[in-house]
Amino acid sequence: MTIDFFWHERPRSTRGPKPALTLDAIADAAVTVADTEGLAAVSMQRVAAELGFTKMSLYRYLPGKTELVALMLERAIGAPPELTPGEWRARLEEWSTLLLARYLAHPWAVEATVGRRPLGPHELSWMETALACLSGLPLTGSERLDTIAVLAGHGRMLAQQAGAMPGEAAPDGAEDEMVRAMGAVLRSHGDRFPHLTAAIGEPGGANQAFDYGLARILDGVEVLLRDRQDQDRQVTRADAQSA
Amino acid sequence: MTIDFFWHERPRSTRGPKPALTLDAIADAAVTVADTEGLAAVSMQRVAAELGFTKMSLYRYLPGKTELVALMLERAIGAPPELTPGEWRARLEEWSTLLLARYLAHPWAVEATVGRRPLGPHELSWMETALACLSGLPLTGSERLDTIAVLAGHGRMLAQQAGAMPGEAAPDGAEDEMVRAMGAVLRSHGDRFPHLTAAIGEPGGANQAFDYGLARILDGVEVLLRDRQDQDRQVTRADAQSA
DNA sequence: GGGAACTGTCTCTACCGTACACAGAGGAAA
DNA sequence: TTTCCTCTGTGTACGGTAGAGACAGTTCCC
Repeated sequence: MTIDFFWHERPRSTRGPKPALTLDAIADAAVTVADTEGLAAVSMQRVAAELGFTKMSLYRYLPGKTELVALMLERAIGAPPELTPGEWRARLEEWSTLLLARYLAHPWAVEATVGRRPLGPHELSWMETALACLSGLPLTGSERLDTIAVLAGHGRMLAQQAGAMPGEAAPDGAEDEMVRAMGAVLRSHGDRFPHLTAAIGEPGGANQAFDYGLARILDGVEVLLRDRQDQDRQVTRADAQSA
Repeated sequence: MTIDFFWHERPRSTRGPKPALTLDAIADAAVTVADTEGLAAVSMQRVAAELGFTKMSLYRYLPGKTELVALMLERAIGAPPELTPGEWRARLEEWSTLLLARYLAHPWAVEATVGRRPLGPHELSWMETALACLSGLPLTGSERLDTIAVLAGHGRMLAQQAGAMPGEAAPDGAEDEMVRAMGAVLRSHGDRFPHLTAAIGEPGGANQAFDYGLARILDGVEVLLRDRQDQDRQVTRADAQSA
């Protein structure tokens, strides 16, 4: 079972030849391959070759590729950081930004986190860290979870489209061509998409997408908190009045 | 090139035997397979078999699998709806909800929209529809684009984790087991994740995640708009004073 | 009717994940 | 020290994938 893999201690019996590899070494090699050539390039063969072994030897350490990817992900995301003390909003901003940085450092991580899958220790720790920021605020458990889900989702979305941005990191010029091709499409079919053409054509202020979305989401949370506090105050006043 | 596939009219020469298939039929078959067995089950072989042909015959219609998936996506997402007239916020709410519904109807669509890829006509039309809602508001082009990106990202995120939710749609009981296993992990390692354990353990109010996030995001946009309007009013007042 | 163009199929290559059997290594027990 | 037993890494094999290229048959244009 994939999920046991992270949490269950694997006892090492002392009999027989000593393993030449470690899970960490395998995960590192796989992460290196993914970082440089993309997640699609990560195959048992490729990773084993990177280590100088045959692909079947990896199965002595891992039940299958699913577990390898899960391991890569845990290693790429890493443990959550210590956030600087302060207001909940500043802390969540820091948390989101740092999470985005991890995703940007390993763009394949977005691809690796689609679909139903068990969460690893580091992933849960990131959640825990974010939830701690909301501690003490008048939000229900679901609202706390949903809040950090929205924030994490925003970061993931941005990391995903970061590769397609006309930024500095242009791997092999392929993206550039895609952007150029989409531009050509808009030029020739622009009449069907007037608002889109106008919005894209408008100059300035690109690459602010993450900060913009983050600010809107946190503004929204702030509105909710203010509403709750107003409500509390009214209730308190009513209580005082009825007393 | 994948991108030409949607926009470039393919001229049909009248010579030779008439094609037995159509792109629509192929896309429909592929969508059916994906809907019932997941995106992983969509292979050239499988789709061709569904139509009673060999896989190589599909390559007479499609350059490759990339184009097939792009075609499936366009078909699954479909054309954007006519939104009911009204305030921008209500319209964007409707837009987001309808987009989520499309994703929920074809959960594999989330998986199919990861990574760098060209957008199809329907996808651009959805963007256009959302941007039209923001028309006339004091937002820059980038802000408009970022706004709908956040909304779309939120819907996608929710559609993704909808499959993992302990809801009604429990395909083959596997999800149930994963949720159960994660619960077991939290029970045995809960001390490492106190806030998480508390938030999950808190009763009530599940399955509101989409509405919650949507409300927060739109609240945030509303705050920005109010700020802009206040600013405008101040500027106007200052102009009047200086005049 | 003949040539040209297009159809669907067949064969082939190069991968992928992984099940299984097996020779050798090396500590534990005799 | 010798035997045994377990664990290691590897070789082979199987069914799957995407796709290239050659091929025979069909159908229209000249």
